Order: sequence, then structure tokens, then C-alpha cells
Amino acid sequence: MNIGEAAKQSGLPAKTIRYYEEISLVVPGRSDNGYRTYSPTDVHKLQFVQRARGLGFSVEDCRALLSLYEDDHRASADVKAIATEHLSEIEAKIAELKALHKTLKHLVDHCHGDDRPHCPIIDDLAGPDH
Amino acid sequence: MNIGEAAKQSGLPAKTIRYYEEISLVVPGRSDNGYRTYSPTDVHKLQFVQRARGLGFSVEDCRALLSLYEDDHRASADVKAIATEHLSEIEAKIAELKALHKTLKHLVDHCHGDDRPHCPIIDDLAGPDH
DNA sequence: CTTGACCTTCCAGTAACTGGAAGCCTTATG
DNA sequence: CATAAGGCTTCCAGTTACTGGAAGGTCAAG
Repeated sequence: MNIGEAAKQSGLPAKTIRYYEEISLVVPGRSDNGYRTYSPTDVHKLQFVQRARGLGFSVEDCRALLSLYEDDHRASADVKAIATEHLSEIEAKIAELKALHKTLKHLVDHCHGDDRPHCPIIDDLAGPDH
Repeated sequence: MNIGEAAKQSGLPAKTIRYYEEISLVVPGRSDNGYRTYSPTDVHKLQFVQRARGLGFSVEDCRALLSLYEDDHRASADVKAIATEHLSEIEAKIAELKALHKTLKHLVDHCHGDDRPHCPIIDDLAGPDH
């Protein structure tokens, strides 16, 4: 099938699918007229990548997961290692955002938000001695 | 003062400070030899940006906040609006990451992580019909 | 006079696409 | 048969916010 149909079936934009070919993530065949040709297997791979990206895995993680997906002799430990690593990155990011949120919420809550210039948010950003 | 000293006082890498000049965020003077010259006011602005970036504001937000910082007739409502918007972006991101975390944690917890190929993580990524 | 620490500019790379231009292929319609 | 529409191609540029590195100018000390 052509790229348009592969896009429909995988849920990925055609642009993204072309990009995935460019970085050798999912490489389709070509028909005589130069059009990309996606086999059902190719579409499965695209769907796989789409789901993995949806879970926040990096494209390089996707590459690794895809090769494990295709490897009948994989060790599930290898998959778990990638996922666990990603999980702790997510946890770290959540913790970071929560800290930011706390600080910012505090500042926002103390800002009158009227037409006068005084503002604790600006004061905080300006630093202690201003 | 030269860029090295401004870097020390602001906590920003010199590279970043040059970048901020390039995008007209904090533009220093120049001395005869072509070196950038940072006044104490410039350094204050750099510190301001450094703090704002630390709170996760985008560089464009920093630009807006900086001009409010310098505007004695600002309305605190304008500052609050930017901060509130940023706050809800943070909240949205946290919610998104928590959802990812939940899904991924579930999968990881059900993966044996041994030398056998069976893996619920891969199964999930592969989709329902595989 | 040379060494070393600073400073300069410019170019390229990062992550993962996304938009747009110019142009070929295929099919349907007048 | 001409053409118009829709899908396909490649290539280039832009996004965010820097970061690394190369080649080379400047300045103070020994």
C-alpha cells in the first residue's frame, strides 16, 4: 500500500512516516513509480512505534524496542530494562514539575492581579535584594 | 564587566548569554576591543531570566516578563496572566505524565524480566491482535 | 616574546517532527 | 485528448534553547 493508506492504518501523519524512513526506523519498499510501498508488516511496525511514542519512549528507545519486538529470542529483561529506565525518567520529570508547580502556585496565589504594579512574582524573579 | 564575570554573577554559561544577545533578550554594550560589556543592570536582567527559566518559563515568556519587570507602570494582572497560563501548562504536563506512568508501571510490574521472550510490554505495544 | 586565559565569530548538531514549494503520477471527467 | 484533482516525490527551512568546537583576536604576566 501507499503511504497515505499506511498513515491511515497506523495513525501517523505521512510526514512522520517519511521521517521514520529517513532515520531508518521503518523502511518500506518502493514500487516502479518511486512510491513507497508499505507491507502489512511495515504497518504493524508503524503502529508499534506509534504506541511506543504515545507512551513517551524516545525514537531511539522505539528503535531498540522494535528490534526486540522482532527478535523471537529476546529476553524480556531487556524490554523491562528500557521501560524501567523510562519510568524513572517520568518519575523524575513529575517530581521536577511538582516542585515548579508548588513554587509558582504560591507566587500566583499571592499576586493581586490588578492594575497596580506591585507583584510578588516579579519580586521573586528579581531576586532577594531588589 | 566582561562576559565571563557576567556568567559568574548570573549563573548562566557564557554561551547562553551570547545566545540571549543574539535573540535580543539581554543586549550588552561593547567596548573598543569588541568585547561585550555587561552593566550591573544587564546582570540583573540575566539573573532575572535565569530564575524565570528555572521556573520553567519559555524564553518568550521571559522576554515578556522582563519587559514587565522594567515597566514601572505594569499591571500585576499581566504578570499573573503569564504565570497562570504557565501554571496550567505545568498541570497539564503533570497529568499527562501521571497517566503515562500509570500505564507503564502496570506493564513493567507484569513483566517477568527474565531471559524468556514473553513480555506484556511488547504485547501491549504490538496491539490487541498480535 | 611567548604563554595562557579570555574574548570574538561562525558553523553544526541536538529531538522529533512540521510546513511549504516545486514537480511527477494516476485517474476521472468534459 | 486535454486537464484538473488528489496523491506522491524530494528538498529546504523552521521549531526550542541551547551546546560544542574550530579558527583566530586581545590582554596581562613573566
